[in-house]
Amino acid sequence: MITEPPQDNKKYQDLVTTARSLLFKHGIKRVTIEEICEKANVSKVTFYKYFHNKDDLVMKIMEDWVDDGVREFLAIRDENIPFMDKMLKLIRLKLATAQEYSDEFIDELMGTNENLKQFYQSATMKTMELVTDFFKEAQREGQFRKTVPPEFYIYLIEHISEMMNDDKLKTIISDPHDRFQELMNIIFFGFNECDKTIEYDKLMEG
Amino acid sequence: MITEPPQDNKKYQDLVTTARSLLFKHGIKRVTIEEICEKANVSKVTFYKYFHNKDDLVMKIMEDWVDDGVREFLAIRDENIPFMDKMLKLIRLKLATAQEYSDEFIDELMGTNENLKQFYQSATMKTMELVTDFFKEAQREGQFRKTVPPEFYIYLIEHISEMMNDDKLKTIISDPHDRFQELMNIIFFGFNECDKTIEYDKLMEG
DNA sequence: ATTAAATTTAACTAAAATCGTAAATTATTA
DNA sequence: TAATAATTTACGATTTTAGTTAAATTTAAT
Repeated sequence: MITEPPQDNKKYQDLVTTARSLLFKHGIKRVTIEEICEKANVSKVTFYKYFHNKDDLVMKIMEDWVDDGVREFLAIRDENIPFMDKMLKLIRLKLATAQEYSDEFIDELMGTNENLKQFYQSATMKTMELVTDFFKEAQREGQFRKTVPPEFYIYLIEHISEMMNDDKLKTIISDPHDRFQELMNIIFFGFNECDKTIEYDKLMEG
Repeated sequence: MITEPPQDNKKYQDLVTTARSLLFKHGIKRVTIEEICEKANVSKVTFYKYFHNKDDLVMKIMEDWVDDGVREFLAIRDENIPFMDKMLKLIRLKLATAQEYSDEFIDELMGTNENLKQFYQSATMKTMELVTDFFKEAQREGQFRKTVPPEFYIYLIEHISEMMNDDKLKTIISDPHDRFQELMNIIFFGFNECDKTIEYDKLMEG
């Protein structure tokens, strides 16, 4: 029988945070319940008090993770700053979260358990809608040219983190700072001439 | 019976390179022989033709790795460029190789098998001597002030990669490029005033 | 085309790792 | 102090992995 809901329980939280970092780094199958328990200084029996099995644990981690992501998105969306700054913060958010987990983790999420797969897909869908609405609103306000499908902007943001870590691009622009600058210039100005002195980093402070 | 020496064998090389990337990323115990074989498209029987067991494989990977490292060091040492440029290249080399493997891998190397542990320690020792000699020579030539123990320079170089990835330092200097610049300034000038326009990256080209 | 070598497939056993649970222990509260 | 809740220890059942072997298949060389 599973004890619910132990959100403020010390042992429970230790298990979740320990598991999160291990699973995000190595994926699901490489990490055993016993390892999580050891690193979290919690006995296995206590684990089974709070979780049915590993997939159940992963599910709860994912729920937390998605909730956090949505909350951070909404916080940026509702800030009282220029649209351009919001865009940058969203891209930084995407880059930061993309570095948290490995591809392996997402692959396993999709490859093994049906529940987890469905949860992840519906969460992705929900987030997509949220961000799409944000871009549609921005278009109505004239922040973007209206001929661009908002889904394409999402696609771009999704792929910036990929491009930032792409080995081929790394050989072309080795410095991460410069690489980010160039990617931003493409996003905001395409191949047209643009004000090359923009330091996108500087817009992020605060 | 183990077949020797199959350096130019395709399957052998596939096993070694596949294993290397898996082991460096996840450590030894998380990776199974069967996984290595699958990813390398080599059957288990062929694996046992070339290696006694996992530790034997790791040993051969380490040997290659150490040899490569020494070769790259010597190449830099013997280049016909200013000493300062050599220093920078060595630091870059250290940074690059440090990113290849995870701490987990080294920990397991020291924690489990006695042979591997000894091999790694003696290899480290040998490398230390090599680098120490380089610095002593540089001191004789007046490249460094003679009051600094060469071992301390090695210690510094060893720790630059650590500092580059240190979370606390990341919050202080978030941009990797800037962080590297500042670390280089400390190494070369200490807290004294220095020519702040030096772009260490630029010295690396070629 | 024939032979020899390299590789794979498919089984199998022993050992080790992992899961999940019942009973014992410790901490907490009434 | 007695009752209850939280946690651990210790253990059997299950699964995974390591390491071998025999026979079939592919590859390369003669």
